[in-house]
Amino acid sequence: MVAADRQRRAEAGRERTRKLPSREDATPMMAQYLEAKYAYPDYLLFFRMGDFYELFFEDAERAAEILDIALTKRGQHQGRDVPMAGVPVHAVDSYLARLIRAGEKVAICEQVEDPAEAKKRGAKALVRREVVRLVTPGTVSEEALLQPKRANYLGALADAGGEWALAWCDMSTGQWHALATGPQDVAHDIARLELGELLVHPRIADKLDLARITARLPAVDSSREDLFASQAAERALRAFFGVASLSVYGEFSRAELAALGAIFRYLEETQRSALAHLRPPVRERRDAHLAIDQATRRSLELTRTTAGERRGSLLATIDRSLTGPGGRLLAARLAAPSRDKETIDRRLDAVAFFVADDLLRARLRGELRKVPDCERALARLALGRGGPRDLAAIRDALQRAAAIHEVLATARGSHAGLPRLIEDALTALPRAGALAKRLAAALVPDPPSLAREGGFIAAGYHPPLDEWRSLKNESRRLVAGLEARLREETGIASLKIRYNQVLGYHVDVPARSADKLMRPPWNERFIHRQTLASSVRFTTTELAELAQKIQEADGRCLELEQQIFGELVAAVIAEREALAAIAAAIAECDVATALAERAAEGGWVRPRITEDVRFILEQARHPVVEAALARRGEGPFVPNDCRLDEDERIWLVTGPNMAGKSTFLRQCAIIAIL
Amino acid sequence: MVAADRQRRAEAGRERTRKLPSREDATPMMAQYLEAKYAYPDYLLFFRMGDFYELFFEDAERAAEILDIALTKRGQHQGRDVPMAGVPVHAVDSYLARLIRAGEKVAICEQVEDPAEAKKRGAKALVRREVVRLVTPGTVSEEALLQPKRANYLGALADAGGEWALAWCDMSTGQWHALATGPQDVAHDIARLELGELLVHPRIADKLDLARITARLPAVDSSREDLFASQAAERALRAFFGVASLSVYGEFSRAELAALGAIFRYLEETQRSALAHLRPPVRERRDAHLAIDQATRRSLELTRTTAGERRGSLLATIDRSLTGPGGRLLAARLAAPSRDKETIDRRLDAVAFFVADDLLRARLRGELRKVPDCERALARLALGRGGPRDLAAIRDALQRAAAIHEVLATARGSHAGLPRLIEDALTALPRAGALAKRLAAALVPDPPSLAREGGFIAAGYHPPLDEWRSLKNESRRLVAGLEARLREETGIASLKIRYNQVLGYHVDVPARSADKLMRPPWNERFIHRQTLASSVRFTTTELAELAQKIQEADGRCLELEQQIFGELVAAVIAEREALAAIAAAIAECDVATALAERAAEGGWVRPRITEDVRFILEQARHPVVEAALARRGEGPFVPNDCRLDEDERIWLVTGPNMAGKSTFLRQCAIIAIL
DNA sequence: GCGACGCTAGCGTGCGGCTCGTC
DNA sequence: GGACGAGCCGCCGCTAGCGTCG
Repeated sequence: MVAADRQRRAEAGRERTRKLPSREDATPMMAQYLEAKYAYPDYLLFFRMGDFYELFFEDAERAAEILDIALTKRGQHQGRDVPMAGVPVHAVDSYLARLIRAGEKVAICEQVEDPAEAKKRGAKALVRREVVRLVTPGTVSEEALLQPKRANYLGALADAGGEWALAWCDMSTGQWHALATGPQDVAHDIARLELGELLVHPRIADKLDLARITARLPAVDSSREDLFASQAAERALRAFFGVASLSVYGEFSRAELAALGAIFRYLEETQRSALAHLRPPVRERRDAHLAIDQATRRSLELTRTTAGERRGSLLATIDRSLTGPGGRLLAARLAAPSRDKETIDRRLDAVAFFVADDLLRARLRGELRKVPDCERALARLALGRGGPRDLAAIRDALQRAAAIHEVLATARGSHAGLPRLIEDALTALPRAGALAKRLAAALVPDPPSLAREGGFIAAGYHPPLDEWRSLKNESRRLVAGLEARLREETGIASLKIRYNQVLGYHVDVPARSADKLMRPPWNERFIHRQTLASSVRFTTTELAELAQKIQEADGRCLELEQQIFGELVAAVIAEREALAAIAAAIAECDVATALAERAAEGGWVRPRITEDVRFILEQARHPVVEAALARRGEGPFVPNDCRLDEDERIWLVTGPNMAGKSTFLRQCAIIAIL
Repeated sequence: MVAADRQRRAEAGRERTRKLPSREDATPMMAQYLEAKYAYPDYLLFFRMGDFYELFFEDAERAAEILDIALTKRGQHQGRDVPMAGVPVHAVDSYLARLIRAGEKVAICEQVEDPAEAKKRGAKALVRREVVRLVTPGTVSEEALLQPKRANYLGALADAGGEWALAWCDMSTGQWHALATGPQDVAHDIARLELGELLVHPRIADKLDLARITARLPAVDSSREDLFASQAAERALRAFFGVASLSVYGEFSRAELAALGAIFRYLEETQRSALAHLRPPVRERRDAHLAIDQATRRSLELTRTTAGERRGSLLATIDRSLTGPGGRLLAARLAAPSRDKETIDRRLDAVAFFVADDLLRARLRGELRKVPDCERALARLALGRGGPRDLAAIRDALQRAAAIHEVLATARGSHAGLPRLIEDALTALPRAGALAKRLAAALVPDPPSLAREGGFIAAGYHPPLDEWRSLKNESRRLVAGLEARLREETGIASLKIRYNQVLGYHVDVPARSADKLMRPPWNERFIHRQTLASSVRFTTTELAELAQKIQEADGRCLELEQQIFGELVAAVIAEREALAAIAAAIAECDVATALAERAAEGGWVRPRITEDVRFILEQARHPVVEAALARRGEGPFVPNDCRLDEDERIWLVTGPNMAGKSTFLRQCAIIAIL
């Protein structure tokens, strides 16, 4: 069966290629399309055609079905209509999101040269096109395809000589981890992470009932043995991080290196861009976290309900975090609760500290609310997909980090010191001060999301830019002056100077008054360019000269802004370590204050953590059930006690169905996790 | 709880009205708009403005969001910009479809007088506008909003003195039904029909957990008590059908009449047009069909999978029907299988007949493939929303019906008679022969979908039309002659007479020859109209006169075509009963041959229907699972036996999880349904 | 002196039709 | 000179604003 499975996979791949239309007798464009499609037979190919991404043949049919967009045809191929569907470039994100959610993978084929360039190569030359990126569930970085408080992990499950390891990476933040695993644990490890996508070494796929373990995963690929070579992986990673040995980051096993390497190579393959935001991988120890098996996890409804929804889960009920990084950290902690008494105590110290000081908590949360998701902004900038708005996110995050630092430093004075966790966070917060200043000076308050059109560099930051800008404005004033003068001279009150892409600047007069300008003496000065339904357009040499000047200034401004943008991005990337530390510190503060907020809301008490087997609850309540009862306006939750110790290690709980036995058990388990 | 629910509904209605902008200080147009909007606060108001439907205020914001169209503004109201969004009239269908699918209801407000009329009333007079139609999920008739093989039902659930009834109507075909129901059955009845929209008597809404029952319905309204008056309903229906008593159609209870009446009044209210295609209502008996409860229906995946998709359902797997009416009939039969041995036997007789004769089946299916959906075409024509293409659909359907009749009549000779069901169908097929001839003579082979632009009446059908058309062609020839003459006289070889929407007919000469015509003596004759980058355009009085003539002839042609169109529509409506009978007969043939086709494909055998409790299956297979296995290229489905009789009425099925117990049970149930 | 009336420029959705520039 | 790709214009009815008349 498993061998059959493997063969079927290989078969399916061949089949897909075989079913593609032949490349014979293709029009030039279709030949170009098919070349790309043959390279990525199991991806939906988004083929850029001007303002649209177009899909052809079976891709078009599949996308039309999933996206509910029109399926039409375009031309013919080998005597048959070519099915086509397309989406406008400006709306591509939302369509990508839906396809990815439907479990599809997408290859983006862009026009990689200016259409004008192509023209020069000959009348019939096509614009060059290339697949510049593969979009898969585990490797997306666009905000529209991600959820703010949810990590999106790409996982890899490697086998090196019978030893297994799982690695996972959140491309959108650059964090990644490796963990040794085995046939017993792997299902539970995978369940904990809620992977967006998983790469599995084919040897493992042959041994495991993969379908059962990965039933809820959007995408699983076990055909890519090539990604898992552990020695090549180590070399590549050493080169990437510029270290002589990876042991500075931890003692990685061969399997762990193979898993990390698979992730790294898959990211290279899909992103086709620098991965500068990748953090050093973190080796995780199995005994650091509470082991929760797949079935228990499901029924405890930690991050999702049994039905798979987020609403109604424990996380949704207790989450009061205000930032993306904080939300993700809280989710990760809930999915894998620490077992280490010291760690837990430190976290509880911080929470207790903020429970005790309502005012301080409120002030901090006031700041946290305004912190943008700088982790993801950094990732986009590093991937070359960021824009001015991402720079602004970094700027604002740094500003807020400074403010939070100040609030906490003041608090340290008025309290007898700060909890250790917070004290640690404090040291990271004031880093990257120079970058903060630079960004604050360079950017306008609300920059556009795309760098392409300029307009995001603040006045006063770059003197040459200021100069070109004032030149542009000056010329614009001159145009306005010219318009007034021409009105007066010609006596045509409704004469206007306008601008468009085709004609550039031109004089526009209503059809009625046009005759005058086309006859002597005016026709000497006014050069007729275009007649429209209700107006006639002219240029004058004077206007043409002004237009020339404006255009030049405009071009220079744009050029300068692009250049400055590049410098700012580089400056941000150079500070990536500091930024990551700041994001982590903010996340830590956010989680501590969020839990404190929730504890204060619910009147929760601090547990005392012991290292023995005792488990004692008094007047305990189930947070999700309690919240649901409150929402429906029904009676209060009746609290329970529970007492397990050396003498009574097992309770047998009895009673009729639907009376609350399971709720009671779950309640105990959940409290243990929190 | 339920009373609170009721109050909340009423509250929501008031709230919607309250949130509308006030009518004070409105511009005349805005006053007109608000008047319509106040009448339909919970509909998106499509307000006709020339070539566009425009939406304002919150409607605009909602539509812009759902439709992904630009949100802009138009003028001011009470000192604030008025948000606006709009779609051009010619593209309205696809936008409506998306709004309806998103669960919105739309009110269409048209210009109901000629703008020229309004002008006569004064310079500032507005064109009169009225809401002419309400578009809701259950009352659409446009092809773009419907699925070809799926009925779209509007349901009404009435309570008359504690007795409940459900009525449902497919507006797109004119079929409607009523069925007595009650608290026990109503959920299952609703689940069976897959309603597009449901009206519920508020008394019932108070008693039922409506949300649970109607969770999957796009639209449910339980606020319209006014629709459900049973006595008024009976009067209205009697008047509509012109009968002294509705008992000619069946002994309807008061609740059934109330439900039917609610549908009828809701259709009047939403359609605002003749409902000439409505067939007499059919009273359905509960015991005619197999009772399948909601949960069973879901898990059997008859017409949808548990996940709600059509692909992968039993229907999708067995459906080989070729026509809209046939597909809908098959779906209805599958959703409500007959319990009557005689009915089942007759249907199976017909299927067996076509299984036995491959050649006959192939010939019939060859014809069926070409039968358009005349049921829906008729509905659109009757609603005043049809076009020439709908007339052509009727024409083609009649033609094919005659062909099918011939095929079957021939078959009767070569076989020992025909099955009873087919024999019955045969009698309907040759009806409406005169109409068939008339349409065949009147229409061009492929008419346009809109009557507005003419060009759909065939030559030779209407002598005056032919005459005007030849006049038009004559003038066109004169234009061609004029072009030749002007070329010769001016000596400009590249002079052309062209036509476009902006200028109409004009003389076009290259820029370099233009000078000549703009100077004496030619400038007397050639009137300059437009200068382009590379050519100049003129008119001459002669050309203008010819253009005038052509335009007049064109106008007359259009007028005549409109008139003929109206006559043809009336002729079609007059034959509505015959057309409905023909559609039913075609559906019956389609279903029988489709099932025969599927049985032949799968090597299925005919069941023997008995009236006792025995249920015996030998070597049985699950069709959907089998098809899925075949698609994936996996091993064959292992058939099972099942034998239930007087002695063994209950089987206890045991075995490990995922071993196929449920599949086995489902298989039995599905076979019972088929 | 101001109201009534007439005239027209100026608008705005999505999209079809037109024009431009380039070969 | 014809084809092609790219991009602009203006639907059509209302409104605001200005001029003219009584």
